[in-house]
Amino acid sequence: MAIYSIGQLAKITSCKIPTIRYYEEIDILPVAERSEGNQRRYNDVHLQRLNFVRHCRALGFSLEEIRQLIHLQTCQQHAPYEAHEIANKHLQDVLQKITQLQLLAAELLEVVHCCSEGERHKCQILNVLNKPCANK
Amino acid sequence: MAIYSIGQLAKITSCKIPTIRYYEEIDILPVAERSEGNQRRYNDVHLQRLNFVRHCRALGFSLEEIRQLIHLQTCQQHAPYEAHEIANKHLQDVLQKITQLQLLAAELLEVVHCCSEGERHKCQILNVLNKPCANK
DNA sequence: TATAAAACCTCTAGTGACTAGAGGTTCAAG
DNA sequence: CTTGAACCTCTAGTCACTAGAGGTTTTATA
Repeated sequence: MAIYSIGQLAKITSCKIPTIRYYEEIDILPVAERSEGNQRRYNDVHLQRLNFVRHCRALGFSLEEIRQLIHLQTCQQHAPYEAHEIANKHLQDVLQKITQLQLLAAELLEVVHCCSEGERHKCQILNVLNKPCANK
Repeated sequence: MAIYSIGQLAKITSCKIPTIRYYEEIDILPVAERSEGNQRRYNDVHLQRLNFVRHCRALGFSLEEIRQLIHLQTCQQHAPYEAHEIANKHLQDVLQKITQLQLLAAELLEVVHCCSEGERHKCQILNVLNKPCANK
């Protein structure tokens, strides 16, 4: 089984070194073995876990959600249902965010278009954004 | 012109009271007048600005970006071309954000649907998340 | 007009998810 | 054996708030 220094692990996973140490500190990564001189030594279990965490983070899961998913990994019993629930809830959040941003993009597009017609002095960007939030 | 206490302003804008004070502290809101007894008194200028800020925040702009947009407003009469450029850049940012979120949603959808066919006991959700990040 | 309760004030500290820097130690190549 | 890269711990900073303590002002009612 391969053994990695923190720098090697960082390179493989594209995760910064302080972030790896931070994950260990908050029990997202299992505590690493140490060398004679007290430097961290990782194995493939750490590598797999870190890939999992970074993938989840890239998908926008919070570390708390990731902690739940990790827990579900280790106790397989009812894991799929709950994991499905977490992922589905997150998906709904993302879809909602997309809808909101599309509304804004439409607004901005209108503004930019109107401004490019040679009437930039009438730019309405702030007026458009002045009204209260549409959603919620 | 109407005058509001911080509590009234909070209610109208659905913005929490400490957040309003925070915005004043970091110069996102103009400093409020004070009553005899040192309590903040707001007017419609503050109301308008706060609505603007909350709208932008709801749409994912950072406070720094909002600061720029505010600056853009006061500048636009004097530098319409520059203002247009800034507005357009913001539009591009938003479009890019939408693209990223759509990629993310597609992947989440895949994750969620891997076990939606009534066979959740075979759910691959946790395995799917083990592979390294797809994008970047 | 007195009082009580609601609303306000400032200040400090905490959140999540890192990131940066100081100052010191260990490892590996030549 | 030396030197420089990589590592160590610890503290503090980032963003955008949020919570709580402890005290003051405003306002509604008796």
